[in-house]
Amino acid sequence: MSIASKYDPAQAEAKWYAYWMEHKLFSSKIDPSKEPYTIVIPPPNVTGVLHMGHMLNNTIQDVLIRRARMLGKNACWVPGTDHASIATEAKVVNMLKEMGIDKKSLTREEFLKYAWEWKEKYGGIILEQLKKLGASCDWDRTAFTMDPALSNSVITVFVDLYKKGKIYRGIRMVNWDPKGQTALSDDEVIMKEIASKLYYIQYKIEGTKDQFLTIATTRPETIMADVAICVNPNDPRFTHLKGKKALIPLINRAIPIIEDEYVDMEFGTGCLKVTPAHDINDYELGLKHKLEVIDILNDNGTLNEKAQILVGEDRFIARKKIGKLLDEAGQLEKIEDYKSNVGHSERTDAVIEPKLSLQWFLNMEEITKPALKSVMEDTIQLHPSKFKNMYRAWMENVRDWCISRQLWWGHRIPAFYLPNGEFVVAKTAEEALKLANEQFRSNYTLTDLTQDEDVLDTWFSAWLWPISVFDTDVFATGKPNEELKYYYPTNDLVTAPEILFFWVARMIIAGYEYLGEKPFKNVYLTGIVRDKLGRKMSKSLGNSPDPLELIAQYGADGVRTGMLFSSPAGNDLPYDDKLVEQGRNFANKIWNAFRLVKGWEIDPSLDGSSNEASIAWFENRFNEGLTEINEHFEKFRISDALMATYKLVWDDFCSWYLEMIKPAYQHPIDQQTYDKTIEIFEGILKILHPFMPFISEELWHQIKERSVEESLILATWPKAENFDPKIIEEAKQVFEVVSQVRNLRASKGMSPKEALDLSINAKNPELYTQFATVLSKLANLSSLNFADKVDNSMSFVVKADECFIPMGDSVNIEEEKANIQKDLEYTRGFLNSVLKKLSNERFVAGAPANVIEMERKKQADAEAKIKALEESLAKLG
RNA sequence: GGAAGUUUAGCUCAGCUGGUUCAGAGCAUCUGCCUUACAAGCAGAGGGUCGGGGGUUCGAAUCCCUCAACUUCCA
Repeated sequence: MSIASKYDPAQAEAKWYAYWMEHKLFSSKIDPSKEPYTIVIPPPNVTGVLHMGHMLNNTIQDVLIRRARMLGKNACWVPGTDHASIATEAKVVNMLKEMGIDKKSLTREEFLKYAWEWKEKYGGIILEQLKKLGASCDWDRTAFTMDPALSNSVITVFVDLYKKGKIYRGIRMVNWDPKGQTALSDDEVIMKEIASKLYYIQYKIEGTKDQFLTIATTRPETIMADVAICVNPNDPRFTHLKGKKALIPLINRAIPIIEDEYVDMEFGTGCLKVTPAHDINDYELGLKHKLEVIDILNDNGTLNEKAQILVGEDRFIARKKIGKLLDEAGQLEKIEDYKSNVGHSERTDAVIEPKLSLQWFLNMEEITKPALKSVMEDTIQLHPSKFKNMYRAWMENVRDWCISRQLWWGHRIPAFYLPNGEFVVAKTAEEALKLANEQFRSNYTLTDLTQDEDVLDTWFSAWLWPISVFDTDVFATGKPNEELKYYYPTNDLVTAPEILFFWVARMIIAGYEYLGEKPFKNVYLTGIVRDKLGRKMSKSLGNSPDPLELIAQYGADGVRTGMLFSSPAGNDLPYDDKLVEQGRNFANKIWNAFRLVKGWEIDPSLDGSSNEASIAWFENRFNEGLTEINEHFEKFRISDALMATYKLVWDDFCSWYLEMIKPAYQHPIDQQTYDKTIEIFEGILKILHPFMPFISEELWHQIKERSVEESLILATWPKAENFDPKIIEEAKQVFEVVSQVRNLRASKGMSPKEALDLSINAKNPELYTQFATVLSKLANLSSLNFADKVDNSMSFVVKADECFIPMGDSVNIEEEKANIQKDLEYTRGFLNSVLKKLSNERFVAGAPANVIEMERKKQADAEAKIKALEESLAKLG
């Protein structure tokens, strides 16, 4: 026998992944005779490389899909990638910069050519990496959010929603990213607490020589955009200023002093500068008081000529300079340290500038309603359910969705502007022209039309994903094709809570809007993979291991199980190499269990009846374990399902069962036991497969030669048969005796090689005789007898059975007595607590019958044990 | 500032509707073993007044109140 004692994953992984691919075993075709089970992958960004989060997320998906496949379902896992507008455009812009090309010097078409080249080159990397993990996606279905057909459906949906009046164009205060030079949705803004300064600035009251009012602001560079000063009408400090005007320092522009209860009298000085162009609250206030809007910032965050001073300076430089200017002018009262929450771009990390601009919006008011309802009523279940609260909070307070982005990479907005200042929305320029000429009774030609320069928010395509991977025409036709009818709604979605609103909620919205049906039944929300210090793993911190390196080192199976050992749904995963090491060790354990079995020689003439009890025990235990595992899966407790599998395989199968039936060294095994053991091993491999697809498939084929159709990936998940708890209970008792003998040896410093005689004063000797050979083997006994008393022996009690091991003169009677005494005292104390309960009338009257029954049994057990212990004590004299 | 969640062994977490799965699991730790499947292993062992305080109850890790700490979401 020349199987290596250590499992080498690399070879098996390459071999079996290629095998599965070659024979198209991940492929799913419509089959009405089978129940579909569908997962759509959360499409990773084309800019992405595999990180630890992907590993966790995709391992979970693969576990689910592989188990579903074995359950006989038509398992379909659709892979793909997302075009990621901002991130990809930023990557391409950087690449061009390195090539010495400025994006501004390119036309849109030229830029897109570079972008597509970039995408073709790098966009598929992450999917290749997923294969290393073992992901059993139907790769023939690989989709990309900017594929022509998918793009077409995005545009169709835009036009449709526009026609329904749900999409509109409007001036709004948006989150402007001056670095990315685009508007962002609220969700793409990350609030961070920043140490800043509060500037106290004095504004002269118009028409006076020395009267001032003081405002406090964190943004002194915006004073040139002020259009009013606002005070609270209830504030007695400012009643004398009513109707007057103030002069903006440095530029001396007069602005009215207005009153509004909105102003917090406690904060700052009680005077608020109103700058509608650069603050969302001021903007609202401006609307209310019909104030003008002065925008002093350029799109790139520099000051424009409306600022009059510091024109061309960056907003942050201007802030510093204006502080100095105000100080020199004697109008800076003081500067205080201040902590404020400042929005940052999720993508570029630039400080967000509230900016008024013309953008496209989707009205969310009506369209979100069915989506909220379905989650609240558990039509769609979130796992863990605690996310329902968050979901509701968002959906009930959702604001209109800003869907335009000032970028080139993405789906260009199908709005066409006309020379008359109007615009039309249509799928193509030709249609737009027709529409325009009808609507405005004109004779425009194509050259008169100018298409909107902007693209749509990436999520505006991703929200169609569970539909458009199957059917890109349904948005136009309203008639689902066969694929969509069969695979939709999908079953489970596995993703991160971070994108619950970005993506999950919007997919649900789109599902109901276009198909009147949920996009998936379950949403499994994973946690974030963190390092030992609790920090999120990130490239910039350099605290993340390289996933491919990990796979190379520990094997894909080891990494997969390692990722799942400690990651209940919704919980963060504190990553530690120890986890994947444990996974690797587990694979090795299975490998060696196989080596053992494979190494046996079979002697058909041998009688295997002494192993029957062991086999019967394991079969019952297997079904018990399997029942438990199935329950965990059904509740999406993947970690627990893995742990139950781990213990069943390692503890019950390897540590107990194999040791029980293992023939002595270089002795053959009987045919019956061997066959049963192989059968059991096959069951083990089946339940391991979703977690550890590679090693399980490898051993499956090493057991015997099998055809493609007989591959483990296609095998049937074992049926959980009924089991007899009594058999499991009895075996436990025998195991306990084994443990006690071993324990006794260890505590006396005896070698395990030293065989011992064991006598049991058993209520039911049959229980032990059926496992007689097992007991002898595992506890290393020279004999097993039944007797109610053995002189000069050490003893212990299991349940109510006394066990004796004669030790001749070496027995320390006093020590033995002390041990028994200790046990006795504990049991008596326990009995007392039980009796106390049972003698309490209110307990007996109030507790349910089964609880009382239980207490009575406790009493009986304790009494029996006490009796046995007392007898032991008495025998010692 | 508003809301939710978390707090159980050194670490990561189970413990469903109050009563034998009630104090658990894995890892880590300690002790003894290179016992021919596996030292990536085997056999044993020790570790927690279930965040603090109060209450309800015959009975609380579990229900209620309160305080504290941490996390997340929203502003």
